[in-house]
Amino acid sequence: MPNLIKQKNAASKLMEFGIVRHTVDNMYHRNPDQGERRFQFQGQGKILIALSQEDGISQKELATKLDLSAQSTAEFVNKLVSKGFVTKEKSTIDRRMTIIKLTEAGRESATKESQKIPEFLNVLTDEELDQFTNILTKINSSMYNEINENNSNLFKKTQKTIKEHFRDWFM
Amino acid sequence: MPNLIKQKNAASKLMEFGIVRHTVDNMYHRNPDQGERRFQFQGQGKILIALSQEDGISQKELATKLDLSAQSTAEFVNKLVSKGFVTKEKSTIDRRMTIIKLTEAGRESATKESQKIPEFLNVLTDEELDQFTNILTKINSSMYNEINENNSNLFKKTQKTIKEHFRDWFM
DNA sequence: GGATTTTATTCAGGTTACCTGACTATCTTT
DNA sequence: AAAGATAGTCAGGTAACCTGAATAAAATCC
Repeated sequence: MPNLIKQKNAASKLMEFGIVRHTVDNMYHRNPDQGERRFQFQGQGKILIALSQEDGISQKELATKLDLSAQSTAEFVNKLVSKGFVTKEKSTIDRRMTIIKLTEAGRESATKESQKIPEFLNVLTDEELDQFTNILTKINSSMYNEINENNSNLFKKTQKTIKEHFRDWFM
Repeated sequence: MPNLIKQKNAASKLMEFGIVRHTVDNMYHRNPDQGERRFQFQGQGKILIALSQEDGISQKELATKLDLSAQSTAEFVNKLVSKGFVTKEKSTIDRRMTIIKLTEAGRESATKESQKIPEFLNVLTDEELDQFTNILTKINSSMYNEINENNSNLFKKTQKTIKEHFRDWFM
């Protein structure tokens, strides 16, 4: 049973981290001229990321992969189409399906967004980076367990997405 | 200059952490019967937290404190009123102002939400908890710098909120 | 092989967290 | 008292989601 005080310390720092990070995100969000917005794994960004892993899949597959409703997926895809980041075309094999493909601009945006290293990691020493990585690995697997206990289907999807997402991360 | 590989490792774990945590949050969000939703420092929750630190302040003060527009603040307050978590009353000193107060239910909800320790911290040893706390402290101050460079006013507000928020954390 | 069911997508409408603009009521300053 | 500044409201908008109902195409059933 770990020390409760230490747990509370860590918990408060972690919550602070969440709040401050959120603040920083909003800051960039509100000043899009200065820096770019940070990557967030949601909405249109989610679609872009999924497509950069596996391009030319159907809307349904996207929805399943990302655990989104078909309707939300359609919405995000349509927004990306008007931004010129993806294209939609009817499948010739099964004309119910719509195949979504990244455009050049979309691909660029996806890779640029997802492979960014947050600046704040610059303040950590090599030793701290290792510690941080180890700790996060433990925390992440604990959360995976939590997901798995609750909804093993969601667990599988999440793991798959993460695995695919980080497959290209190094190289 | 820290090792780039180590940075990438840490960055990917951190991004994974964000994604998985988001997944867990949504999981609880979609099954509100099972567990409670996790704390998030936004919207109505933000108001509740601020009030639990300083009850009976005006809507304007809330907005300033939380760096929200007056209109958003009004919206959240009204939603909380209909949930019976806060009350609104016209100030007698300055009848332009509306004083917002927590009800018993509101206070309960606020403290319950904010003082929760995430389960995943249970998997860390005492040593890891210390390491994690140190690392997060460094990261947080780095982000404060980033905020300060961009918008020193926002920086002050954020620091103040955080300070007040965590003042009661260890009671 | 025509009727039924399933599947992929769309449309309409709803929620929460935000925002900006325009307007009212009240207080302060000149 | 007139002009200005403040606190708050109303209307309307965006992004990320969701559910329900409708449509079109494919698959399955008898």
